[in-house]
Amino acid sequence: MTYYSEHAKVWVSVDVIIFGFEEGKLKVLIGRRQMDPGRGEWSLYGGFVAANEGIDECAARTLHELTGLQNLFMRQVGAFGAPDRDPGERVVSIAYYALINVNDYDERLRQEHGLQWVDYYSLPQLYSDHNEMVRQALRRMQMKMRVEPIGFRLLPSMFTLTQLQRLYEAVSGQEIDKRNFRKRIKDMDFIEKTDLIDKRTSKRGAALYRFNDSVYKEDPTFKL
Amino acid sequence: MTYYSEHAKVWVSVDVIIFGFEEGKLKVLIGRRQMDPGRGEWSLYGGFVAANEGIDECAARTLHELTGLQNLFMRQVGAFGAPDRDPGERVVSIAYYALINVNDYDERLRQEHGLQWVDYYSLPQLYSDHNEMVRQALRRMQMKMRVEPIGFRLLPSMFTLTQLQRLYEAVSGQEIDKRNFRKRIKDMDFIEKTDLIDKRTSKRGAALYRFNDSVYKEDPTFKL
DNA sequence: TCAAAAGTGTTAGATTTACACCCATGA
DNA sequence: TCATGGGTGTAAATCTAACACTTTTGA
Repeated sequence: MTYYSEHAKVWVSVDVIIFGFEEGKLKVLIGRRQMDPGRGEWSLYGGFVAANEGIDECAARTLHELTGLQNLFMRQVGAFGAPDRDPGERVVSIAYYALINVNDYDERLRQEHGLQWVDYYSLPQLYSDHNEMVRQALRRMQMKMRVEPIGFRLLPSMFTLTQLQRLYEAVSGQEIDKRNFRKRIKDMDFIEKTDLIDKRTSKRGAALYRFNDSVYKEDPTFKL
Repeated sequence: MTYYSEHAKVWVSVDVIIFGFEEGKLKVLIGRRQMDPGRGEWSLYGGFVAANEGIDECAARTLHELTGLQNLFMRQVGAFGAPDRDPGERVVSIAYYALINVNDYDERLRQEHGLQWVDYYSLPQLYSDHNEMVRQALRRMQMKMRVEPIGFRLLPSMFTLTQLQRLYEAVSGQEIDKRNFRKRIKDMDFIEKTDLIDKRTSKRGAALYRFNDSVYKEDPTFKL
């Protein structure tokens, strides 16, 4: 049990970038840091990796603690380990991003943790290197979204094509042609039209669609 | 100095996946592990992150220690932190990949470290989760190679178009049409034809090309 | 009746892919 | 002289991008 004892040990933590989509905007969940150093600064939510806990496990636990939700889409962004990144101690932190449907998120839990949804493009300065983590997380998500149908994770289980388009526009940061977008979506068998109509956003009403994961798994190709 | 003292500390190490290109094949530099646990197993080269050392710094140092070379192309792959990934202790490891030109690598240093170039497709079982690290590193490199001209880092400063094509084929794992490939290369102003001829691989001789980084920087777009 | 969002096809241009022969040279 | 790797262009097919009007309905 003393194989590596001549080497230094450090703290390892996990920080999660939680993306949401609301009012046509891409949002990030941030809060005021509750511990020293940096108490009171805007910050991502995070936690320390326990002695016998895997880092993915730790990220999943942190995420669950925060949202009460399980099986969220989550991916590692990378490790951040500049020697002075944390003003208090030497901490190497591993960033993860996760996608949640804002409506699934219990408002009470959000308030209990003192968290807020902030527009990606209006983020304040965050603790330590958290702004950089968020930037890199978005880049990862953008890449992933081109090749895997993960956008649905940010939407209710039923959604309109306009909502979906706004989502892709918000994430990619560029406008998409409506007709071209709908053409591409209609080629994807795993996006199914339901016979329900959403009347909330227009008088005419828009058809509601649903992502069918088992159809996707039969032919898991995706290209937007 | 005791902000996080209730949390566990762990060892953090860095493992480097060093890619090379030789005889038309993509190679990885591996060696026999020199310490317990796992002494004698095939392994990536790595090292522990020191108390006041950034992780990128640590990777660069490890790489320099190993090759004697500086300013190599190097990128992080990600953090690996399953609780039992190291059979001896709890170690979170951060994988990096680097590209080197095999000819720049001092043969003596290689032997001193007991390292060998092994074809990517013939890798033996490696220590711990190192095989997975290598797989992920290759995927990263493949992605990167589509959008940035980093392949040159694996070649001598002058190379023939056939060599370059073989390189891209080896990395991507698929054949490329010769004429289409050369067409695309000739659209890139930063790949310059020299007036030298390489006669080593054919009687006729092949024109030698060179990557011109300052031309690239003027218009840094790349798409293979 | 009109404002507001939903819904729908076509065409030109750009990009990608497939494909086969001549060239130069040393052995 | 011939075997070997170097070098070159065109045409079909596919993909991408641009673009404007009609429909429905609640207020």
